[in-house]
Amino acid sequence: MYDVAERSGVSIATVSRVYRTPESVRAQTRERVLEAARELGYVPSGNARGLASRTTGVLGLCFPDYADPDAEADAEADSDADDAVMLYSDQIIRGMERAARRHGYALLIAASLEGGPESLVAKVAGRVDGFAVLAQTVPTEDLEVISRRLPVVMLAGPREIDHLDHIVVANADGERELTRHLIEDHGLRRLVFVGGDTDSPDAEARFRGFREACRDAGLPVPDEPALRTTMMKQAEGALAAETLLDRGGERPEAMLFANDQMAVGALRALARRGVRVPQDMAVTGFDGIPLGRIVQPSLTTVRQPIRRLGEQAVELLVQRLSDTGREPVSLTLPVSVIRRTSCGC
Amino acid sequence: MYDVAERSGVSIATVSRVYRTPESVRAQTRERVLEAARELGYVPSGNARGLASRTTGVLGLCFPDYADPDAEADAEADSDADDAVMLYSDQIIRGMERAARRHGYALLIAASLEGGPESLVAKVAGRVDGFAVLAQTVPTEDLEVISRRLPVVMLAGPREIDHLDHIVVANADGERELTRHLIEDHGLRRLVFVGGDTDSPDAEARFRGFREACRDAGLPVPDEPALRTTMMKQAEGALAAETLLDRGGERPEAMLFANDQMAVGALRALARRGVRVPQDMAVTGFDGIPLGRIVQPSLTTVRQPIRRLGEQAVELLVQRLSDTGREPVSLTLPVSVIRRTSCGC
DNA sequence: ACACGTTTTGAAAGCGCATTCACCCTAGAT
DNA sequence: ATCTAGGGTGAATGCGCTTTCAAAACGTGT
Repeated sequence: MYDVAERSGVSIATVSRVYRTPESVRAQTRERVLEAARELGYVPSGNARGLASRTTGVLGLCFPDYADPDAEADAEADSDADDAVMLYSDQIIRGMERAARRHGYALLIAASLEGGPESLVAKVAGRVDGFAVLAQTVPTEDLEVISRRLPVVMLAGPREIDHLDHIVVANADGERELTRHLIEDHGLRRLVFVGGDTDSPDAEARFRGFREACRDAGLPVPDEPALRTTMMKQAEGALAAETLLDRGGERPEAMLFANDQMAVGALRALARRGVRVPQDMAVTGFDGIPLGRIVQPSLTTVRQPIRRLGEQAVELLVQRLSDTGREPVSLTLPVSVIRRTSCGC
Repeated sequence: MYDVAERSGVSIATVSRVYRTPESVRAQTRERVLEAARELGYVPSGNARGLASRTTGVLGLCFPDYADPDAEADAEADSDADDAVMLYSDQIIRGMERAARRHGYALLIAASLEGGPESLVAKVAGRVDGFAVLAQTVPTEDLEVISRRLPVVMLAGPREIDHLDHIVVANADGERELTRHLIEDHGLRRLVFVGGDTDSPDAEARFRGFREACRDAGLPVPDEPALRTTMMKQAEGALAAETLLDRGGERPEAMLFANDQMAVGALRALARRGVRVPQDMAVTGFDGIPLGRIVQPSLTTVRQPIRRLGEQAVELLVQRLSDTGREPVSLTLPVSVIRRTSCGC
């Protein structure tokens, strides 16, 4: 910048004005400066600009390090499927990028390796005007510290820190509606719910929705899922289905799984056992993964608006940046029941 | 930082060392500093750090503003397909993010709106250690200026500036191999190639591969594609197929399209006309889009390693950052022929 | 007790830009 | 010719950190 100033015979203040407030510089001067900048290959330093103006024009996203384990398993069988399917994080990135672009922000993304002062999280936090965090990505204590300095919005998880904005999807509502559909529209009565680990807020919320629907319909309300799995993967879903089949007592009419992966695994297990879906058994999932559309029979499920999650995150960040004092908000994004074949539709 | 220094009774230099070179600070002092930092909610400023150290730890990516037009069209018919299918840019982002993470970099992404000094491109350029550009995203003149200051790698396009690293996929090789397959393995003789606009380097390279295969097989070598379309979309592919059908002379045995979108359109048009694929007509595409797997008959095509493109981009950037003097390199990524139903396999 | 080699720490000088304040110049008004 | 407004410009300061360089603290051997 000093070079540009010298070469065009002005002060650095004028060069700065050429970029920040072009109309405040006489056209002729402006041209001289731009010409010099071109000749010298001048690229304004975002760092210096950010330092001086205390703003970066960048929003951030921290997401977990994992790739969907089942996606990897599928990929082995069919390596180019891996390139075709969007993961959770891909969709959020897409949503955030689009929304950020609309507001003139760029997007800085990083998967969190581990916590600590030198993590990528710290790098992101220091370089953005605000950022979004996927639940269980950043240690709460780090978040606590960071969120005192800049806007943070928590995505798809419990609000661990109460002064943060946060966005969740309507897990309970979705599962309740899905369950209601099975009960009222298909006349099913003996339903079982297969949940996840107790520390999965999503799975717990979905179970809650299931219970509410049972209660509303006057059916028995279970205290616990019929079964819990730890990772909610396909293999566990398959195992769960078999376990439930082998369990004594009357066979259930429907198995509701806390996510699509388990449901898909169950579909395969049931096929192996000769249990016809949906005639002998209805099966449902939750999430709306692409695989659910392809599998036979196609999977009835609840679709999460993941991309909207990203878009909303940006909106909240932008809002808060323009109104620091705003009360923390907590959004719940609506989900939609996708009726396909596996429920009997 | 000054506050942290004061609160912990040390100088700012020591605070800095705690974060940059923790082992050079006595453990006891370090603890005091970290404690104070925690209490004060201290988040190191990436800007200041970048300014002082002249490095950001961030790599960038600029990609075009468009969403795949056909993808949008498909999305109207089936809105959740849109969320399931990865676009070109999504795949590159994924590849770059993974590779960047391995090297300890975060990734800054921005779609280029327009050029000019205040564009997102300029923002990206000023905030990263190096970045990748998708062809036809950034005006060459801007790139010319920027690339004199930091490493830039050009992706999937002609190297407009000769001192840039750049990466392309083996368009010609792929099409040549695909054509050879049709000729040798399926014994086809009357092949026609449907190309794109002359200013599409990809389409031209693919046509070149087609010609090479014809020449190698001793078949007539056309100077021009049998037909050219401008946008290479499905509708144009359909139209092209019909035009070729209606054209006088002997009906071709195979239609090779410059991309998958056109090929899929052609598949539909041929079905409407009662031309059986692959019995009466072989059809091939190029790209390896997910749709090609689903369509009936499934589409034989050439798959581009898009994600690898992103990974390689990061590798080149990292290399160049550690060895500024390295000669510009030009990589060509191998592609793979995917034999599915539409060619007769 | 003293000298000497090692850590540890501090002081100070930037890094490249935005921004305030004061100044200068040009027009139009008097 | 003198004055007044304002637009256009420059000097100077500070943003928060890294990084020498030098001084202080610490340990060790004599």
